Amino acid sequence: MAQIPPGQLATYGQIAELIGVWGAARQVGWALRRLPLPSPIPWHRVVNARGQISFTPSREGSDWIQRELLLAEGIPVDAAGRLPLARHRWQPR
DNA sequence: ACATTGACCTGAG
DNA sequence: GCTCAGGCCAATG
Repeated sequence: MAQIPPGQLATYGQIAELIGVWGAARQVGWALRRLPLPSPIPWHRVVNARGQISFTPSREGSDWIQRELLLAEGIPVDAAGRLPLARHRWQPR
């Protein structure tokens, strides 16, 4: 995830595929859940395949922090957490 | 050892 | 756009 350039987005499935484990998207989510909050890695550039932030009570507000961080990078996010994934999709190489 | 639970994905209607 | 069903795999009870 540290390779994701600023202003670009990746999906959970994309990360899983990148590390060679197809279908491990949930474990990517698990890994993010146990991250310390502030973290040196750009966890906020990871969203789900539907192009929106994954809101859930178990995050206890970190989802809203994510929204702010994305806005700070110039990515528009509406109140529902939806964002233009198609335009900011990161192409790994 | 079994069952449930997720910051999820894909494909078929 | 939408819902539904099936899959994935680590952690937790």
